[in-house]
Amino acid sequence: MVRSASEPPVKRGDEPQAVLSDVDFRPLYQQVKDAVIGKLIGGDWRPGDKLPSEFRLAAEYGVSQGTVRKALDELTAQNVLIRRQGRGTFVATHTPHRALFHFFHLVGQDGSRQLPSSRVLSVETRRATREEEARLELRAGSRVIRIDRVRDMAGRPAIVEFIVVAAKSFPGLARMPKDDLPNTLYELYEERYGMTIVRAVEKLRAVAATAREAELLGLAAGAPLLEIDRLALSIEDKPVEWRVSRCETRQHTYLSIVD
Amino acid sequence: MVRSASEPPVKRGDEPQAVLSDVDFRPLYQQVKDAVIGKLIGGDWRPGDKLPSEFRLAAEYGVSQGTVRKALDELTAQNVLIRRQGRGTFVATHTPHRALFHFFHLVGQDGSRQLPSSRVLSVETRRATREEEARLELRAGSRVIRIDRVRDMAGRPAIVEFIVVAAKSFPGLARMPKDDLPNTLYELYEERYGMTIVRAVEKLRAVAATAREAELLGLAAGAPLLEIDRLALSIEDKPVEWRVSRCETRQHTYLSIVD
DNA sequence: TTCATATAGTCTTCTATAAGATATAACGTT
DNA sequence: AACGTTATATCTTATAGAAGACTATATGAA
Repeated sequence: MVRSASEPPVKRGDEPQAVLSDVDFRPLYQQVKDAVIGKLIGGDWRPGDKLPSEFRLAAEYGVSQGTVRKALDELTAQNVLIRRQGRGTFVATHTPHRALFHFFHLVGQDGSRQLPSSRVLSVETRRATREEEARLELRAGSRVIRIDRVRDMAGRPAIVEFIVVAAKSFPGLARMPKDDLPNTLYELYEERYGMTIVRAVEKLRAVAATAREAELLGLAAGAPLLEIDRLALSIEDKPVEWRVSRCETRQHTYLSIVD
Repeated sequence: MVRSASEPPVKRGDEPQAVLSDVDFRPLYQQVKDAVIGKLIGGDWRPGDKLPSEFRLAAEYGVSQGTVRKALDELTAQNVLIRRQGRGTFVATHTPHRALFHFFHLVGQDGSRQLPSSRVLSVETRRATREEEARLELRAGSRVIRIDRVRDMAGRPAIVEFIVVAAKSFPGLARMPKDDLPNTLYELYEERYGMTIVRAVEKLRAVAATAREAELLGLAAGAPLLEIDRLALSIEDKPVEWRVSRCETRQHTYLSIVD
């Protein structure tokens, strides 16, 4: 079936509810993909939701099931959707498992993975610094929430980190009791604030521990630490969280698979 | 078309040259994919080669073009093949560009990428240590080639690294003049020895510079360095090269994109 | 009656095929 | 040299049937 501006799609038994643009000559599956992303951004479909079936979507957009399938396949490859034969297609969620295997890269020497526990040192709300404004793409004068915490791995303190998010996007977060903050924050962002992290850019450096960091981690001042500077992005590719972790890497290593 | 052990494929105008197994009930596109990988491993198709067209492959294996396409699509997603509409499908090669953007992760503070130059300190052939045997999955007593070198970025020494490969797999490599070793070794592995690196596992830690490393890099002894421990794997998923790089990260950072 | 176990039906995604559209390069003609 | 034609390649879309998963219903035994 060919779309064109001059010939609108032929009428069938049931008319498409939400037709695609008539002046868009990109491949149909691309248009469907964008439409689906739009639904996700708009919040019509939230994490964990079940999408309409391929056939239903095909009818809605006036394309065939195979075309919808190609669009959904690509989103599945990007970890935005999850599909199970016979069950349906679902919006991916931030389970602890996903947080552990996809977004947390510090593993034991033997490659074993475990989520660290965390102890919050402080939570504060204040005006953003220049650097915070730049990283989170905030307007000048915006307010941010900063969380400082220490994380244990295998029972010993291993990570000192701070986390910065825009206060506007996370109302009430700063008023939560320190001990109620979960140690997998991405789930919280998703469930309470509708912000899903789908991508992250991490920059790693080796640094020397400050006196305070050394004390918190039980090391000598100046000991080498692995610094992970992470910017977490939403599906709209907007920065949501800036986090800098400084990690002790005698017991653990950062694992990166390239292929 | 349904395959079964009892009913062999129907004869057509031109008979399939290399039929798929009759007792394999996995999806056809999977079988085609494995067949293609087999050709790559066997060296029938080498890096840069052009594959037969989708239709030709379909005829060979007795399946339809769309089925071949699905197999090739997956291999393209894995960066094993490269496809260009109207031109054909090609076996991916290790261009300097690919080495830079895919396998080299040290970037400038502003995100700019550049390949480092390299100065070889020494090349030696000797028996493998226990650790080298384990990493490269060698038999006890195997010989290895070890290359030590320093790499400059932006005109200043930034990386000290050693590289270990099995001597048996790279005959003559150790006898090359030190200054003739290219600084992108993966191209050399591919062109001269038919070993294509398609995957790598990197483990990162923060370490303190040894006296020798500090001298080579122009730093104070004990300065923090980023250690990258990389195992490079062939398409058969066999380890080909073990490399440990220690990097100065005041001017550069290791970039990792998670999605 | 109650509980467990088939079983059929229906809904889902998955696999396979075919046909036409589109991109590219080579060649021939003007 | 410029331009159109042709051959050949991948890309896009559509369709049909296979296979997995859940639900409602029927059946049989305790």
